[in-house]
Amino acid sequence: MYICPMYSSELVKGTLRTIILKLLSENTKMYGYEITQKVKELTDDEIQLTEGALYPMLHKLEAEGAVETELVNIGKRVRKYYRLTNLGNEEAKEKVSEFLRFMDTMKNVLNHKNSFEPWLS
Amino acid sequence: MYICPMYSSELVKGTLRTIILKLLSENTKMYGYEITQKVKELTDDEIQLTEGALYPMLHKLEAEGAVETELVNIGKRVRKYYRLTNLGNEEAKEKVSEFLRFMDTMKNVLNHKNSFEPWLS
DNA sequence: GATGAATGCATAAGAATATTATGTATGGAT
DNA sequence: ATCCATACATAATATTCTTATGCATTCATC
Repeated sequence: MYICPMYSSELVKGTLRTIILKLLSENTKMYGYEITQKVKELTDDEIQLTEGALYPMLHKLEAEGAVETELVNIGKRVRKYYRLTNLGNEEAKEKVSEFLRFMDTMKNVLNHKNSFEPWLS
Repeated sequence: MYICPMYSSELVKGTLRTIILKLLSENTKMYGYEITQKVKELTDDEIQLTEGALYPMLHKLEAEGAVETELVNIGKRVRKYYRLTNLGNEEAKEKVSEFLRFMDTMKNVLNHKNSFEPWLS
């Protein structure tokens, strides 16, 4: 988990909660490690969640009532599954919608017409 | 400057540096207050930079050599203009390009095909 | 000519969130 | 036997932001 990420970390900041909620909204239940792997897969290794950020956020979501947990024994190991509550499902919709809107807004700043930007394809 | 922003603040986090560099890359020189107003204008009031975040970031960019400053007297007030150095101009391109790439990556996570999302248009 | 809003800078205390580092343990492959 | 992947967790630290505050000028308006 200590591999250099493709993006400077500051960009990924603030999106962790949204990412988790979104993934849980389409998978009924997931466990922490599974989430990290799914994000790696979906982003072609460009976003790699760190455990030190992921687990505290999952615990926080649980404390807030956005997710519920279920412990499952896998051999001698205990796997902790998370699933969205109704509250969490509502928040997932809001967060995703808000992020997409935010991206549109940012385009107005970064794609601004009054400049020549050869790096924008 | 203490007006409730449209976006939950965590999303805007991590984009301040990119926003400043981008605006300076198309305006030759700008001062702090002008940047806040330009962002408000470009985002239709949806992103409102706070002074407590803006000024420290400008000072940091200067300390890093990404921007240079020029003090200009306006009546009895002193206005502090910032302009990009060559280094800052390079970073501006990188940051904008990186952010656009990041948005594409996030779409793969948030727009993921395996779900029904009526709120996406 | 007083008063408030806008302009314009700055910093400090605290909160939030991430990185980095570490710890523990199981399971599979070489 | 050793290494890597799986799987959880927490603590110290760093970064970055919010909130609050301070100072001062300029302009409108009452």
